[in-house]
Amino acid sequence: MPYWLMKSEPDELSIEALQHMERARWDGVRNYQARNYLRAMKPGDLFFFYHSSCPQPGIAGIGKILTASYPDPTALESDSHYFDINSTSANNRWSAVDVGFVDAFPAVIPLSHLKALPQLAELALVKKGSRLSVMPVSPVAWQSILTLA
DNA sequence: GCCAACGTTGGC
DNA sequence: GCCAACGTTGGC
Repeated sequence: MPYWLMKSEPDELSIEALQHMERARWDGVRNYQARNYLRAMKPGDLFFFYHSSCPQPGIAGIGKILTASYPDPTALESDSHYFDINSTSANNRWSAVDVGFVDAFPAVIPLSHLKALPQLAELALVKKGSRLSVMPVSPVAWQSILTLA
């Protein structure tokens, strides 16, 4: 069972907000590499929920993938921030998945702690200049991050 | 708000 | 197919 990490700005969706929702649609991904990872996800996969662009960037908890990927409806909504003029219902370039809540950590694991873990050296999150918002996490990396939670 | 680093676009 | 210009990401 693959593990993942996905970034969200808590103003848009936080782990606390997800906790009170039946499910949420993870949409708005507009990067091909990240999209391809969405397409590789399977129901039941777990992911670390990362809070980005906020006062305390870091991993805030765990979520679960509930659906296989499907065409991202926001790409077709002309009033959406994520509207893509090059996508049509017949040929939507972008994908979304539905996610559910699993766990909220007592405290956010700060990015600085993640960077200090040698087991995470290959994780895109901690690589200089990387902006990837959806990425795979190896089982070893998953376990070592859990020890920080 | 700054800015380094990156991905995408489009002229040639 | 190259690459300059541009827009975006995201930590600080």
